[in-house]
Amino acid sequence: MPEGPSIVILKELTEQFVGKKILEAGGSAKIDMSLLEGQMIVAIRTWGKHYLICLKDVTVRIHLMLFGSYRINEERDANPRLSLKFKKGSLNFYACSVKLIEDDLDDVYDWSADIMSDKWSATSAKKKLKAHPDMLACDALLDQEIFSGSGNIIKCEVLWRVRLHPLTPVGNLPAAKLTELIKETRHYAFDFLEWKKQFVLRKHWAVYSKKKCPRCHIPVIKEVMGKTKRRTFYCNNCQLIYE
DNA sequence: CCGGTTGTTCAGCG
DNA sequence: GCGCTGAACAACCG
Repeated sequence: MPEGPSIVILKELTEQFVGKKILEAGGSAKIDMSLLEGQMIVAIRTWGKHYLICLKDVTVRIHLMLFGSYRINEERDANPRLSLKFKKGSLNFYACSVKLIEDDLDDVYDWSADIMSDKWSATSAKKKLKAHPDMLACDALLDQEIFSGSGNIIKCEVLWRVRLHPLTPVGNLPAAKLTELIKETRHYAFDFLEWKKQFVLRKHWAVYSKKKCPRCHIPVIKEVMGKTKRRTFYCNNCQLIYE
């Protein structure tokens, strides 16, 4: 169950298959499995929540959505959407979206939008936010064209960290605050990555699914918000709205 | 035990 | 063609 950092972990766990040949490809995904069989994995890449298995002429795009799961070198008691078998080991995906990308990935993906990428560009994010001044902060942090890889947890935690009310239109943010929001999104994503690796992510949540604000010790508000209509946890005292 | 959800896509409608 | 809404999908946790 994935936000960007979780997909980076998946990439790291599966880099053992780079340079390996797919001996058998199966599963319930409606793709032409014969395009994968006999092919070598050239690279494993990610773009936000997209997990990309790159072959010579085609890329397999896996999106785990809300309920997807995977097993490496083992299987679950469920039908896989995609199952890749190698001489040694296997890679299995369940309840996820599987698509083939035939185009050049550089034409499909704006790498500078990926909050986990080396190519991430805060300047580019700022430009996009400035182009949508009416967009609410809670929606901006879920916009995959701007903050690819950010999800509902990152959204809530980042807004709390920078003391920003989720309903603030991004166009109302003072320049310094806008910069801080962008910077903290990437920063928190890497904290998320480290905590997730250590299995201590939950322990570090400040507002997400929490009852009380750790700063103010007053009840955290839980509300469905924005165009994205997602649950948002926030503190009405220390997260300021700019009007 | 069941309500809720770390997400996206698409049909249908005005 | 547009934006908006709700449905659909799906599996596990607390």
